[in-house]
Amino acid sequence: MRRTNKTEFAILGLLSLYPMSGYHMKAFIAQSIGFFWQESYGQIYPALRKLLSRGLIDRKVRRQKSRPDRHVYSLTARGRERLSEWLHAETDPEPVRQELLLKLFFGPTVDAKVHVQHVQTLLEQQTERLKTFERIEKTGLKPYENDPAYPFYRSTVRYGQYITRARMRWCRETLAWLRNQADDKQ
Amino acid sequence: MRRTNKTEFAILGLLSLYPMSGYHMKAFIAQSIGFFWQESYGQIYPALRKLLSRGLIDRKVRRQKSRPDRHVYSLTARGRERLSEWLHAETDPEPVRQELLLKLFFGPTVDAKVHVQHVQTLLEQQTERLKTFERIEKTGLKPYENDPAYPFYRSTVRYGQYITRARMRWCRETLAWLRNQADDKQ
DNA sequence: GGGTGCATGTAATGGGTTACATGATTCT
DNA sequence: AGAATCATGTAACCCATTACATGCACCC
Repeated sequence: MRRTNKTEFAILGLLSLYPMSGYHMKAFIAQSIGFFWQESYGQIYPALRKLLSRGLIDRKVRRQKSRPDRHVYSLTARGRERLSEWLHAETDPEPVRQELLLKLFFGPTVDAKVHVQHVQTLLEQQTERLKTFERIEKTGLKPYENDPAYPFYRSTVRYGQYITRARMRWCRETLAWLRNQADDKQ
Repeated sequence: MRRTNKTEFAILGLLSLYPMSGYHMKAFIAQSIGFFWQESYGQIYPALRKLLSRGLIDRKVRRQKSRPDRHVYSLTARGRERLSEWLHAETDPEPVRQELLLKLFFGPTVDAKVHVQHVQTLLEQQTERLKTFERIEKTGLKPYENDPAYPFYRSTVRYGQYITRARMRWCRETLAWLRNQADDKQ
């Protein structure tokens, strides 16, 4: 079974927006799709090299004084084709490992208070997260309102909202019975 | 930063339920916590070896005719301690890579119909999934109703339900505007 | 003087899956 | 005859992060 390297597609996708450097890619990802996608230099630079050698991207070197040269990459026709292929292809379900659920599953081993602590932390994190998403939807996306990509950007943010709210609801439900459990024991 | 090997904790957790073999672990995981945790033999067997050498688990060899000997592992006192440590420790947030969202983000590159197809597939998968979760909650967990672990098992299943329903809602919302988008273009 | 940003990149290490090897038994 | 189940395990490979190396400019 071929495990296709998704970093390469992420790069092709980014370059479909506009030409940019590897350094810029990392920054761009972090502040846009960071909540559902992340890349490190250790992935990006070797991938760029590979894509270049296969002719899917082009490179232009911008000379800079007192700084390393900037390598600005852009899509070639073949790269655009490859991107389209991937966009059409079926998305294989990604494996998940939820450490918190694993802990809960082995729950009776420890005091219920331990779980209360964990779930509470998750609830707080998710509450913060939701605020961020709402801020992004309301103000962060303003500059793109007339961009054809706007509804697409928005839908990814809304995905985050839906999932985050679901987690929060689960946290509250779970906290309720965990606390009952802790009380019963006394 | 130390990236702790979670497979080892999963194994310790499983052995806190009852002694079992590596082969059994894989089967057990697949039919219980498979929706949020998975392990392969390539992880399990080396991990068992490591845990054994560190004295966190014990091994008994059951001779079998016409089959390889079965290695039945069980927790030692130190293993139980290590498990408890992990259960108390903070859970670090796991990185996520949502390929579908990545495709959506680069959406305008291709026809909206392509996205409709993908989201529809996801909706169908999640609908099936939800049915499974509901079946598990109603009948699958019956045998554990008087087990102290019962509410813990149930809460992991309910997590699955909550997240799955959230995904389904997002799919329906997304399909609505994607279809509008496709209509507008004609 | 020290942190941060710009900008390239690599090496070490670890996490994880897939595929294979072995081999008897039982089910279809 | 062929597939599945039981049961061990390893080797090859890929994916991914972290830490490091380099070095100037700018700001506090």
